[in-house]
Amino acid sequence: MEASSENVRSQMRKGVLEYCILSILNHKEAYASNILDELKKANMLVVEGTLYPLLIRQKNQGLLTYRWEESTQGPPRKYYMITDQGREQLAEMDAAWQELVQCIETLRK
Amino acid sequence: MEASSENVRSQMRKGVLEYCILSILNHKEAYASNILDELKKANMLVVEGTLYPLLIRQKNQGLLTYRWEESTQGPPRKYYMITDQGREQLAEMDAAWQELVQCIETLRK
DNA sequence: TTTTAATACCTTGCAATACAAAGTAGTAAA
DNA sequence: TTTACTACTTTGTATTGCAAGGTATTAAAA
Repeated sequence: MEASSENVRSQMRKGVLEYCILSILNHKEAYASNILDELKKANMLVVEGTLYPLLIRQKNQGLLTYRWEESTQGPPRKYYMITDQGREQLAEMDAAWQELVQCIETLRK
Repeated sequence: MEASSENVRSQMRKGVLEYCILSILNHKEAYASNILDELKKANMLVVEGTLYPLLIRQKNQGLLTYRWEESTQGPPRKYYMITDQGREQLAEMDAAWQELVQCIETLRK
């Protein structure tokens, strides 16, 4: 894929990544690699340097919590879980997303 | 609407505004106020300070051109038109948007 | 004539975001 | 003890959206 096309996609991702993270963690707790895998499966490519600060931001906002868990494969992992406040935010984002989809549909008529 | 909710929407708008502008100008040429009206009709609130730099950026990228036109109602207006390159970009953005919608659908299953 | 209002375009400074790149650290195998 | 793998973190940069304020033209009101 050419560079400009990737840039278009990167710009469009802005603002929906937080929505994606909350969506994923709404199903089950996960650590960073799990989340990256889920995003990859959904065809949403994200890199570590984007994800980690985002998880920390959402944790600081009270949308997520985490617990450490030992791993037999390497260093301990930070498993993130969504909070009640995170679920409220997710509902808010569902509404915002639906509105945005509607906006674009109107403009693309 | 509460502040946090507006912030969610503002963040999601990032990256799709350029798409909206090209969509609007794909139908007919327009000057800034026309475009703001169209966006408002589609429930996408944008302010002048956002729109003007964006139009200039897209013009500099070769996606738009403009011509001046006298007005009986005040100062002359800059009417923007989409270029062939702009239409190519619009097609690219259509694809990117459809992919993004599909991504979110997958994650929100 | 001068002032005011309306319209239109533009700029500046700030905050938030995504990303590339590099860094830190634990575990296990060579 | 060195290397490879995994995992988490930080730094610097570019882009974007927005609030706020500024410039300029025209026409109507004082």
